[in-house]
Amino acid sequence: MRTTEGTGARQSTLRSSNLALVLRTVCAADGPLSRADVAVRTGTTRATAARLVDELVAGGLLDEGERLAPPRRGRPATPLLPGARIGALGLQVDAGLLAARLLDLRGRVVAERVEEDDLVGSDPARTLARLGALATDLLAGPAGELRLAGAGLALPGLVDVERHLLLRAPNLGWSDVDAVGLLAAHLPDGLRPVPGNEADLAARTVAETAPGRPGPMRDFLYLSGQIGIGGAAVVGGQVMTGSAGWAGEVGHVCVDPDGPPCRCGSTGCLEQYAGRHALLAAAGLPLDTAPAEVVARASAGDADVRRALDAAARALGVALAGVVNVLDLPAVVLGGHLAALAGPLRPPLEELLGRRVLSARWRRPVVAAVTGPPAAGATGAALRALGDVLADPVRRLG
Amino acid sequence: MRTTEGTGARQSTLRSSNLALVLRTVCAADGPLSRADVAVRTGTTRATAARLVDELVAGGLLDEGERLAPPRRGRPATPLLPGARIGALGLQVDAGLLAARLLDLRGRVVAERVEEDDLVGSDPARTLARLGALATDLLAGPAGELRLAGAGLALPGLVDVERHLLLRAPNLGWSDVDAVGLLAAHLPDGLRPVPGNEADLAARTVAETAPGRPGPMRDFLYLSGQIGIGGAAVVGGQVMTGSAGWAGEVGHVCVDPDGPPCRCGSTGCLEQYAGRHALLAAAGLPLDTAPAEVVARASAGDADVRRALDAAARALGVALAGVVNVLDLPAVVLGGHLAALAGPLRPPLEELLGRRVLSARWRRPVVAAVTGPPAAGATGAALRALGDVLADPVRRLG
DNA sequence: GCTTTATGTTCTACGGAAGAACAAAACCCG
DNA sequence: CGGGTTTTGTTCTTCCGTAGAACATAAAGC
Repeated sequence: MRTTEGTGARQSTLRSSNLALVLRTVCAADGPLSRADVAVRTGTTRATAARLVDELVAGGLLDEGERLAPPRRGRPATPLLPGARIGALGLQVDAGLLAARLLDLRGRVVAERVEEDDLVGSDPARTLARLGALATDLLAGPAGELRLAGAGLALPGLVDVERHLLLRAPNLGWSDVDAVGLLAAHLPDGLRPVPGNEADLAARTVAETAPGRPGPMRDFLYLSGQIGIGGAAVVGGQVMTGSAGWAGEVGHVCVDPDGPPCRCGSTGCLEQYAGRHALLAAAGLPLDTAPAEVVARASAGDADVRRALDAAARALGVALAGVVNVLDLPAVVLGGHLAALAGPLRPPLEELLGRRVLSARWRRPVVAAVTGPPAAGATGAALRALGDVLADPVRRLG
Repeated sequence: MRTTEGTGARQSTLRSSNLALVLRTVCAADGPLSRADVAVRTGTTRATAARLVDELVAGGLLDEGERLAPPRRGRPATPLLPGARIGALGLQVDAGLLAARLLDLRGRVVAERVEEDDLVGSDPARTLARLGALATDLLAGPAGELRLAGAGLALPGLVDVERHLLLRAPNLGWSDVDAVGLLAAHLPDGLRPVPGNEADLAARTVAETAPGRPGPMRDFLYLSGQIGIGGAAVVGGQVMTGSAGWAGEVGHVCVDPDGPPCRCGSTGCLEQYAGRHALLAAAGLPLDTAPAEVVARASAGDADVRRALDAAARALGVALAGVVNVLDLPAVVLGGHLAALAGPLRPPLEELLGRRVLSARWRRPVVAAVTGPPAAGATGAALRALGDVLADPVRRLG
């Protein structure tokens, strides 16, 4: 992808840059802002801020709220909020579910459909047709009011971000699938979702609590525990996708070169110790055991389960310490089934990171867990589409 | 480090942004450009381009060359080049040398001093005083003509980029040293070099052949083989420094959790297999053996040396595959003593990466070697200072 | 010597932000 | 209850930087 030489900035560049700034400022704020607030936060004059806000309001990107009289002196402010009628569709296919979720620019879930099902080894065309029907159904509902800014599709595997193809999704058993094309055929008119890796998109929901609103952590390594282990590095609030979009494959970092073989063709991958299937197999439990059950057995003193958890923690410690050493990240966030196992995993993991991370003496890495609603990838896919609107609001203003 | 909300763009922002664009454009070009070339490449009009160029020429950031009549029709162009009188000082302390190098905005080495010496376990104050004297001497020479834009200092260890302190340099045996303060006392007036990690800065010399001029590779993992192993990930031409500046510690990625203990307190670090001392010890050779000698013995059939090289390649393969899986980098660049060993190391390393990197089926990672002049860190430190000028030329224009 | 071609300069027009003045809508207080 | 205070939002002028067009310049081609 050759990066353009960069083009000269003209007056209109100034305007669009400032429109984006104003929109981002309102989105990033904790509560509604007035035009005067926007002026202060952007460092512009009230005149300029008002002009920009008016333009965004006219385009529906910002809403003026009811001016509820505040207990303050002075003329009451007109509260500004991100436009509630701008929305985006987030879709997700996973080994265990199909999900469609509609978010508005305020980050609220307008509508959603989640269908749990075992999709391992399923037929891509049939599964994607089901997802398309789900999404079409969703859009026919209360979503009719929304202006769709775009759609995204979270996939559990290697996605070619240039050509928009799913190269390989080991957990689904899919290879070289034109997921977008198969899906788009079952979506309204010209809606083509942008595909992305599930872990990358789920990580985005941690970095961003709503479109343009930064979450509590801006630099961390996200781990998405599925059947395997996906991951994403977030630096400065941005998900690192890598030069081809294949970054974050933490699950295949080698923990022990002499370890067990992995589906990927390598040996001793992290996934073979801390992936859900591997962990349950090592613990001698059926593969559909719930994480809570695992934790319960461990605290009840089941030696096999404890040994399996311990091995998983050790493997995670070795692999993540390497990643943290290379990327200098202050935190590791456990998601997916790993979040549910955070109780027993966290203490040994933090201890290992403290020992194996070179800079731990100056800043000890923190391990956190996020347990949000299911199908975080769908939310992230919608956030991504809405992020495009924030990055270039002029395109939406027509 | 709380990132600022971003400030509104005004007319002057436009001007400084375009000045930077014009300067970058001239620096990035292969040969001299005319004002008309600049207009085309920046997408501005000739009028605007000329105005911006004039301003940069007046400030010394661009030079007008002699208009040597080209064999073309039309009015002959005035060739533009990066300002030859803007320079920056790059300094480096390493286990084996002290270096001071002066670069101009065209990327030419104006003057340099390199002193080889064994500095392991040396006294920081004395060593930095020596480097200060070296630099002062250098600046008194033909450099008098140059306007110094800044200085940088490459250090072989963990540098706190916020407080500008050297936290730990294992190869030197230094800990918690105020390298900048100690050095600045022996430099002309208010010159305070900005410290940085040696590998990060050396990687910059690969990403950038001259200030603002992109090198052949824009995404790669750089390995700086010293006594230990430093590293830096370059993404989109930018060196990833991480949230605290501690990124790139590839040398302490774990290759085998049951491996030999490392100085860092961990076990089985890459450094213990592929670091210079570790490799020579494993080969049964004295620690000051030259890399060429190692290669010679290996091709002569010395079994011990071959085994050591093989173990190093295996360790590199395991560790680098992990990094490449996480960062999605298309290439690995060997620098330092590893570059000299590239002959025997490359084939097994590429084979291992092809097997252990998840995306290798779609894009096989490439292994390259760079053998440039010594003390690449000093060059990188100067490039970094000159990069600051490119990023904000208005500050230089007064 | 005239035409052609490309570079560089000059001049006017336009768009967008700054800054100041003004209008609006509340509260506070005598 | 009416004027002062305070904060918000609007209007108007000024300034600045780029666009665009016309023009000047310096070469080669014929």
